[in-house]
Amino acid sequence: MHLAAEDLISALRQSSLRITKARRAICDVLATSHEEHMSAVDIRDRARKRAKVGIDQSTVYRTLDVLEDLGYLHHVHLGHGAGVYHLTEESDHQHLVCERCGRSVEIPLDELEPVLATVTSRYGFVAQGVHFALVGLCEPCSARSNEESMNDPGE
Amino acid sequence: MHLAAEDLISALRQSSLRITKARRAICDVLATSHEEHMSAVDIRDRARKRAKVGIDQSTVYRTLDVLEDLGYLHHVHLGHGAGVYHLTEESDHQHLVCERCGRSVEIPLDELEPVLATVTSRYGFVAQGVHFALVGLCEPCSARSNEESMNDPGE
DNA sequence: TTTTGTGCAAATTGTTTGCAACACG
DNA sequence: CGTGTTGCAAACAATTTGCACAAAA
Repeated sequence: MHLAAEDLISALRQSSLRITKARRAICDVLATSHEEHMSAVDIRDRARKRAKVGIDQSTVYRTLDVLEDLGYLHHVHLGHGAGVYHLTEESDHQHLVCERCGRSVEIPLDELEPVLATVTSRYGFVAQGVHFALVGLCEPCSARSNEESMNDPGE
Repeated sequence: MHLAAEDLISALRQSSLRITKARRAICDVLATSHEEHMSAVDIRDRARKRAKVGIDQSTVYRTLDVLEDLGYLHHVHLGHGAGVYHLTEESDHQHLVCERCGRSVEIPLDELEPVLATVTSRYGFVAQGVHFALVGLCEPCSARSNEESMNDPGE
């Protein structure tokens, strides 16, 4: 099993940070939403439901910051909108984001290993899987795009 | 040689769009700033100097939109800040952005070809090189990071 | 002269910050 | 109790939009 809310909570405790209702709820949301792409607003909404008290957006950002500093969380800006958050532990996949329809697919990180290794050996650059997205066209969109270019000879 | 400002201008003309001072200046900036990562604000500032008249930020965004629609331009959100713009033609490279120091390195797209091919064949996903960035740690930062973890046994 | 494009100001969205009241430890 | 946290409101940054006026074609 993956990280549980308590793991995050005790991480906070270990850093002598305080355990509050808001934080508990946020950790809960993060721990129970594996593999989802949640924005800070999504997280706030779910945390509110769980905590059954108002939780301010700024509190959410602050808590996410803390967890990110502790290394338990990462966030990425997939498209052009809000960033999405992931528990670090669960980021064993990579995102393929379709720039036409916005859908996103996940692929296991292993797929990318070869290039990442090349990049590291050649440029000394250590890529962090979680932290980027491949943008392009998903299958249906790319198919549609091909059809179009058939009757549209060269720009 | 690469795309010249006139190429962009005539593309506009061909779409029966109007050639204005602002657009001319913006095209000029784009065409003469190969390989640079310019934000919309950078572009506005340079365009103003060239045109020697005030050009509004919204005008810049609108013009960039037009050029992007015509397929001459792309933009990416590298880090968490403003997006950066590139003439499509010149985007034969990929960005490695260091999340610690913010520096960014470019690598030729060929480096990535193998994975991109795999991704396409396996998921039908056509990645667009220009449109994403690899985030990670550059050599110096990653070296520093290793040192740290030597005398810092497990969190 | 008829569109189309521009500047300006105001709206939006995502995120950050200052500060007084509050609650965890 | 004392310091870390919260909510709220206000500040910010990036981008978008409405509209009357200016300027291409």
